[in-house]
Amino acid sequence: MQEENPDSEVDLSTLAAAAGDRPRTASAFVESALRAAILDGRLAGGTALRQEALAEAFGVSRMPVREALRQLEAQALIEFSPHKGAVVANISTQDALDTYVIRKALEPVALSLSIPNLMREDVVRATDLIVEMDEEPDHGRLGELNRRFHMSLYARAGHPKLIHMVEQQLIVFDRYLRFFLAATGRKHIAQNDHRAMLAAAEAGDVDVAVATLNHHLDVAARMTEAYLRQRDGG
Amino acid sequence: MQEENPDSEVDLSTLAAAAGDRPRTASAFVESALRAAILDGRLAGGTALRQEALAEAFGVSRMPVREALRQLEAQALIEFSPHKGAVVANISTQDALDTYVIRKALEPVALSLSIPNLMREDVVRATDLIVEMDEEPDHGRLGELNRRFHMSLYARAGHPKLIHMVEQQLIVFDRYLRFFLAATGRKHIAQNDHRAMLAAAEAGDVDVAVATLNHHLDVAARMTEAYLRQRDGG
DNA sequence: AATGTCTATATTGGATCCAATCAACAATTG
DNA sequence: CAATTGTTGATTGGATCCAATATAGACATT
Repeated sequence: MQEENPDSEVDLSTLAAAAGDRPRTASAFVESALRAAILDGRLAGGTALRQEALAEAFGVSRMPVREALRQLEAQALIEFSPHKGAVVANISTQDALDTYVIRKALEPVALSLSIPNLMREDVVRATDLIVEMDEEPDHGRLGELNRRFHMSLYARAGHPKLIHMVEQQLIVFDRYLRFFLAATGRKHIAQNDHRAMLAAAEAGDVDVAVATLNHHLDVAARMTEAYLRQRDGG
Repeated sequence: MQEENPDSEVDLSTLAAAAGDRPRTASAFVESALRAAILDGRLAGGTALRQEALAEAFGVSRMPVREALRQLEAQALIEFSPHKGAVVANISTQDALDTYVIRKALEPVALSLSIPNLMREDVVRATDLIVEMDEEPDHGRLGELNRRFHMSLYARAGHPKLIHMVEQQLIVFDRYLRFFLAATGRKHIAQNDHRAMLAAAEAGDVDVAVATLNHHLDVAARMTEAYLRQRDGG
C-alpha cells in the first residue's frame, strides 16, 4: 500500500528549528512541526518516520513523538502499521483527483453561503492576497496565500465544521500545488479566476462567483491529472 | 466551550466487554471501544474521560489510553485541554446543522458518480437493508443500518477519499439520529425516500435519485433543527 | 463579607525501562 | 541450489516512575 523510502536521508535536524515557538506541550510542538514539514514538502511521501530519530531531533523523548504521530495518522498524513512504524503518506494521482472532487463539492456551497454575509474587511483581505500572490517570489509560499484567499471568501459561510473541512482540503491541496508550481511554473495559479471570483463576490453575484469557482477547479483538476499521469508513467 | 459533566457516573466497566475481539494493539482496542461508546451514546457529550479510570476499565496502562485519546481528538469526538484532560465532545444544534450541510454537499456527488457503475450486488444489499430496517426492533441499530444503506448506493463512486468522508459524516450523524429516534419514534427514518432513491438508482436515473436524496436531507435537517431548538431552549 | 493568595492534592505530560514483534540474514535440509 | 527455519538486531508497543500544571480549599487581608 505504502512504499517505504529509507534511502531518502532527510535532514531531521532542521525540522525543530523551523517550527517557531514551542506550544504548551511537547506533543503539540512535535505535531505542528511534523505536519508543517509534511505539508510543505520537506518530508516527502514514503519517508519512514523513526520515533527515536524524531525524538532526538526535537529534543524530547519518544513519548510525545508517539502521541503526535497518532494525531497525524488520524488526519491521514501518515500511515501506521503495528510494530512497523509510521510512513509519510504518499501523494498520488487518485488522491489529487479525490481532493478536487471534494473541493468541488464543498467550496461552491461555502461560497454561496458566505457571499451574502461578506464584509468589507473580507474583500480587502482577499484583494491584498491577490496582490501578494503576484509579488511573492517564493513558489513555496503561494499555496498558503492561495488558501488564505479562498478562505477569505468563505469566511462568512457560518457552519464552522464545513469551513474546517474546506480548510483541511486546501491544506492537503498545498502538497500538490507545490509539485505543479515546481514543474510548470506559476501559471497553475489562475489569478484571472481569482480576480473574477472576487469581483463577483464583492458584487454579491452568487451565480457568477460559483460558476467561476467551478471553472477554476475544473481546469485545475484537468491540468493536475494530465501532469500527474504523464509523470508517474501512466 | 465544552462543559464538563462529572456527575454522570458512567459505568466504564462495561465498555471493554462490549468491544469484541481485541485488535492487534491495546491502543487500537481502546480506541475502537471508546469510539463506539461515544457514537452510540453510552458516553454522553460532556463526560470527562479520566485516563486512570479508563486504563483500569480496559485492563491496560495509561499509555495506550493516551494514544487512543489523541486519535479521537483528531476526529473531533473528544476535546483536549492541556493538563485538564479529555471530555467527550458535546452535540449541538449547530453541529447537527453543519453535518447536514456537509452531507448535502457530498452525498449527491457520491450518488451521481456511483449510479452509473452500480452492480447487482449493491442493489441487492440496499434492498435487504431496507427490509432489515423495517424489521429491526432496536432503535439503537437503525443508525448503522441506515448508514450501510446509503453507503451501498455510493459504493461505486470511485474516489475513496470522498467515500471515506461521506462515511465519517454518516457515523457522526448516528449520534444525532439516536436522539431523534428516542424522542420522536422511528418516523425519522424516511423509508419512503429510501425506497424511491433505490428505485431511481436501480433504473439508472441520476436526476431523480439525487432529487430524492436532496429532499430526504432537507426534510431531515428541518426536523432536526426544530427538535433541537425547542429542546435546548431556543 | 468579599477577595486575593497560598498550599495541598488530583491529574495530566514526559522520561525511562522492559517486553513483544518484525525484518534480515545465516544455517540447515530436501 | 532453492526453500524453509532459526537466530539476532532493530524498532515499536506498553508499563512504571517522576515532573509539571491546574483545581479546590483554607487562610489571611482589606
